[in-house]
Amino acid sequence: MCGAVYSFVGWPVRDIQLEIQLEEDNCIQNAKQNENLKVASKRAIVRQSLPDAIASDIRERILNGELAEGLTIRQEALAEEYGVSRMPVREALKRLDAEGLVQLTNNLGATVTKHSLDEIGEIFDLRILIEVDLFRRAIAAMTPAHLKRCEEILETMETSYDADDVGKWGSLNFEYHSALYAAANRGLTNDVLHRINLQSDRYVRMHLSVMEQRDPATREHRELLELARAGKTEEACAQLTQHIAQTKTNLLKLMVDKRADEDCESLSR
Amino acid sequence: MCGAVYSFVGWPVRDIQLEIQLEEDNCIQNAKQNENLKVASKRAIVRQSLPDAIASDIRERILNGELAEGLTIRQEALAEEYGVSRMPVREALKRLDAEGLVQLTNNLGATVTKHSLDEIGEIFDLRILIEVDLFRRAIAAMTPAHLKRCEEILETMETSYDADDVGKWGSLNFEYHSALYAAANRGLTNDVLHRINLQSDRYVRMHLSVMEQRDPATREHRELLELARAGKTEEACAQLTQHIAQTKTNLLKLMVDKRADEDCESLSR
DNA sequence: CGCACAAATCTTGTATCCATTATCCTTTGA
DNA sequence: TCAAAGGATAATGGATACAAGATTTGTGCG
Repeated sequence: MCGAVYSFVGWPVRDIQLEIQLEEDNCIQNAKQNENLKVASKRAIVRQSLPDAIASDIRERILNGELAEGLTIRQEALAEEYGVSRMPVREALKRLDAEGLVQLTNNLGATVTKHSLDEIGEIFDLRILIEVDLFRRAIAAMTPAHLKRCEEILETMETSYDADDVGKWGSLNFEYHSALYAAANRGLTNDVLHRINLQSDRYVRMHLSVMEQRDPATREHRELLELARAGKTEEACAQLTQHIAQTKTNLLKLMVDKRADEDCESLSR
Repeated sequence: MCGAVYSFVGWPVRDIQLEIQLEEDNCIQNAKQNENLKVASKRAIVRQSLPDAIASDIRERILNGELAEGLTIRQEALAEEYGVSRMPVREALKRLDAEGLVQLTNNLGATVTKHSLDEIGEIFDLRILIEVDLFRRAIAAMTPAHLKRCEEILETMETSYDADDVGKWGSLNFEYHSALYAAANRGLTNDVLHRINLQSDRYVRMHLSVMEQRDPATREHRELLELARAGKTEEACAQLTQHIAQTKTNLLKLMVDKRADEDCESLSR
């Protein structure tokens, strides 16, 4: 991927998810003129700032695994790739640092954060803690509208199942979970959860990409919805706990092997 | 990790405080610089970057209430106050935005975050959720060393009780809670907790400053330690829940009044 | 008198330039 | 031959300059 032109797209204020269109391009122009690509959004569109656009793209590249753990990131290299000066890249990295995806050291630049296995476990334990609490609060307050929205996302997930786009699947997965808890009406908690998910996402993607089938997860997702619909709070929470814990177990198993391989490599190197 | 490094350390070569003090009157106390000497432990001194120094100071000013909720922050004004260019200030604001203390909007600059009463409630519910979990994990693993450290902090809190420095008290409070959970050995969770505490801190300070006596809180703190020492896990957790919930209740009561007053003012204005 | 449009001003955003710092490599001395 | 010191190089950090967006003010027309 050589160059990237960012196009301004509308996005709801708090929604971190956004889309950047990457194209091959090498002109270093002030690309601020292609903002006319308003993508079918009639809401109050807030244009995304350049640093945010870059941050989103780098974030995606990290989650993809394109920028591997422990890799040191050179501001200038990125700046040239995106055809902008180092300044927006710096701000983007600062943001990602705050999100915990990269680590900024004083005059040494940024490295992609690498979590220990213990920390990965922690992430999932936190998810269980927070998500179950949210779910419990949500179930009592769920309306048909909430259920309907969950249904819709679920169907999207099932149909885009074959797409094998782990990135898309990951964000859909969060969106679904988030929809399950929407009735709890806890924006701030959901934000915290989002940040935490961001950390686990990249490992989940590794998991997904080697997973033969996603049926169990999909089935569990539907079960969660049905239990919620039936108002079986405790069963639903237990199921949710099990669902996340299962992912944690599988993932950690995978990561142990992966890390072991990496250690071998680095030793033999 | 990301959120862990807040206090401390100056810049050996260029003394930032000196430059700042040259800008006479506006008593911008960089308290961090003074802690320079306490490093003692290792030579692994972490030099603080200028943006971090500024971020720490602005953070303190927000928590102090010096920069009130909803206030819009002008980059240039701050830059001039600190005697630096807008660049480090921008990065500092970016950081604070990520921490949730200010909100950055596209071409509109930064405003100090204002939480709704519901959100303040959420913050405390999150604290209960996470802290109780940590405490439960910690109690089983507590060693005499852990208990000793808790004791020390507790004593510091009791002696500095009369100081009436709510800022100091707030960070000591977090430090104590953190020490209680240290045995759980969950760095990442603790970081998340730190961020969340940062949000509640400024409201807690308001609470403290109007509170006649801190005896109940201090007593509860000691009780927590004793219960943990005795290994009474469930009682300890219940006590912790009650401790935080109590703060929440008192605080919300206070905030309801405060917000009501503010609304009156803004209406009559 | 009021509303609307335009210009001026203020504030933020981006680029470029210079200073500072870390790393690497070479050189010198033991 | 190895290690330490010093210099060269490349990357980051910060400042100034300039461009773009937002708000406010002023003027003209209905």
